[in-house]
Amino acid sequence: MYIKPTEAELEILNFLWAHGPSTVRQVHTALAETKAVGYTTTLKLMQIMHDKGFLYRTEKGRSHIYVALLGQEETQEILMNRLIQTAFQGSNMAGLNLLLKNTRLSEKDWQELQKIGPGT
Amino acid sequence: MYIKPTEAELEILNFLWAHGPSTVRQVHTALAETKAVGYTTTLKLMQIMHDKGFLYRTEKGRSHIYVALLGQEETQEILMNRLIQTAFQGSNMAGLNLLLKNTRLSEKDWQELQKIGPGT
DNA sequence: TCTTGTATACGAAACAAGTCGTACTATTTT
DNA sequence: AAAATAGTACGACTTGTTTCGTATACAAGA
Repeated sequence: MYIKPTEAELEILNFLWAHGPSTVRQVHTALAETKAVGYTTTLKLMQIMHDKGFLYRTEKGRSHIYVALLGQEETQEILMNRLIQTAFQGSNMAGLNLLLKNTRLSEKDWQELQKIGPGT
Repeated sequence: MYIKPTEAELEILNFLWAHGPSTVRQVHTALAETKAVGYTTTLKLMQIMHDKGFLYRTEKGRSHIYVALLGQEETQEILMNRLIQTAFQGSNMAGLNLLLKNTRLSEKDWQELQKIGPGT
């Protein structure tokens, strides 16, 4: 399945992943704290995402409850893989090296990584 | 500096990074091997990238020689950081774990990673 | 009942990406 | 010189994202 959530859509997905099924109002209230945006804008975005099959929705009284159909991990994986393909010539190692270089790993995080080991 | 090369632009940048200063013809010939696209499309893209300041160009006879002004590493870093921000809540560790999980590391690659060590 | 508040739906505008056709210019070939 | 070749410039179309204004429905309170 080829999916490509835009940045605005990703913000909404992030909220839904964190908070579970929500109304447009709930999503909008959260987004509005970070950036100035109209309620109908959030509404429209969520309607479009519904059309695209990113969100499921069900009626509850006058309003709709939206649920993310895309899994967070699945989406992260798709986006990461796409970035690796387009910007790193498909080399996971290249991406890995860059991330490691930019990350100040705590002793604890490092321990975590040690557990993984080579070629599982 | 906020840059955001699109996927089509990234393909062109990848070629320029790999082959150095090139004409539109050279870039186009390479791209056309992978996907069906008209010459003027590539030309237009490169003109737009020039307008955006992604590419420098100089005249050579009738044609133009284009040079990438964005560094490959710098661009990879920006794109990776952006992805981490938008899809991983800013957590490098989350991205790192996902990449590691999806990468079958060779013994040799693993050795490489070992050298880096925690919190430099 | 009439007003107010809170929903959704829908149309449309503004902008950018990607695509290509066509026009024009200059060089090379015949 | 004329024709073919190879280049850039530019306008325009299509599609998609993001934005919001306006219309409409409905419930609850004065």
